[in-house]
Amino acid sequence: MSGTGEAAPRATYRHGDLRAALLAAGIELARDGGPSAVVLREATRRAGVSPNAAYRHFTDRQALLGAVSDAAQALVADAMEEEIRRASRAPGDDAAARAHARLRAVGTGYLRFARAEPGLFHAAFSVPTALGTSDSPSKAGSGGRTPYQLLTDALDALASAGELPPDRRPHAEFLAWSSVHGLATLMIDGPLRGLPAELVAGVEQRLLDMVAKGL
Amino acid sequence: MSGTGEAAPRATYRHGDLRAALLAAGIELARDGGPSAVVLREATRRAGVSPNAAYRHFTDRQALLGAVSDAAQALVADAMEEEIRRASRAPGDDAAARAHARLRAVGTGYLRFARAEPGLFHAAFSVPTALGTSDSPSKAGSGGRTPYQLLTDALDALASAGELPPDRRPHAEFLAWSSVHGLATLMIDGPLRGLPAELVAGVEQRLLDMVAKGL
DNA sequence: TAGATTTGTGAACGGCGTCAACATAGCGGG
DNA sequence: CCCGCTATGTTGACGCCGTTCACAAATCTA
Repeated sequence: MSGTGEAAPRATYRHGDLRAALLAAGIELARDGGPSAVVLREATRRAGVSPNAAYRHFTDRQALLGAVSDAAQALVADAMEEEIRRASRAPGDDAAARAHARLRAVGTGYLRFARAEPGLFHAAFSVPTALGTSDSPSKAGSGGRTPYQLLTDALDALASAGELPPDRRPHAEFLAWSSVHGLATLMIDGPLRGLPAELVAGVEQRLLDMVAKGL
Repeated sequence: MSGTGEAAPRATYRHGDLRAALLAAGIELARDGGPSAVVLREATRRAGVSPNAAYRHFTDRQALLGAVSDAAQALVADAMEEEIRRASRAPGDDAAARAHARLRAVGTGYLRFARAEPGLFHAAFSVPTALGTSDSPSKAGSGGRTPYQLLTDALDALASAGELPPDRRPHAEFLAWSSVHGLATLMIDGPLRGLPAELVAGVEQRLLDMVAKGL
């Protein structure tokens, strides 16, 4: 029954790059609808292929979701790096100020992405993956670094600049990450969802202040 | 438990209190499995009733999930209040120290509950509800206060004790909540899931330190 | 060129949420 | 005391989902 009805029928029996097509469809589904909207059958439908074809490229729906999650994390990394670039264009004060600006940029990028792409953000970080895989290249943005690595780098720089005592450096990423991640999730699908837009920026700034001051 | 026949057919045509039975089943399902495990058909099965009977008491699966979420928040409130009691049993230093201990207890209760009941925790706060309903009595614990109210109270006390400058009091709940909530979610179903047990307590303490210091 | 391997298809199964039509229990009013 | 009304539960069906199995076509390789 394939062919006439749905999307344009393929010329060849083989698809060409079905895996990539399914992943792209999955990303699109996650973009509007979050992880639960990543539906195998719909992804295959968009790729113009029968439902079972997906199983030649992903063992599971879960596996597809994992690939979507990785891709979403790469986009988060891109957002962070863009924010870092923006921050570093500012006139260079001393090293300490620059280190603080960089950490803040990391957080800002994270929050900006969550606001701009709530579905993808949710897909990126609510799919269970071990911390050990946080450095996996599949999660890296175009700069080659993952979100977790960008955070770690920023904290290292902060420590190097003497703005973070060495005894407080270990696991500092957990503290910073938690705060920013919590705000992001509360704002996009938690009880803070309806927060008036003019409050959002202020709360975000204050949160980043709190982290910088309390770390 | 009056006549809780799981598979046993009911004696009477009427169930008695089906709404409560469905809610109880839903809570149990959420407890092991999180919100996505709250399945209408399974809840009715456990109540010994046909699937559609649920629609006499909940308009939707979503409505049942909402009720489960409220119940879970009430349990969070209980965990917080217990921690507050524990903290207030300590010899009373000055008012400032007691205010700090109380805020810390609120956070500790939240984190303890998340660790002890990850499924219910997830159900409590990842079901979208507006901030305006955070004071709804359906979310209150046995002490009559919701988690959000307990946090607000603790921050008020901190401000009264002069430990939080008045200009930083507004919206401070968002900052504190975000940090603790973020750590909880990252630890129970995020990338921090596998965190070694001996690290957990330390990270939690440091996070609470950070909040107290940075607020 | 023939056989092996990869990749996509078709049909089917059980589970889900939900709707529509029906049936009974138990109440209040005549 | 009966009668009908409403609240509550049942049966059956629909369309969606993920997943499995057996099969067919395309491509690779020997």
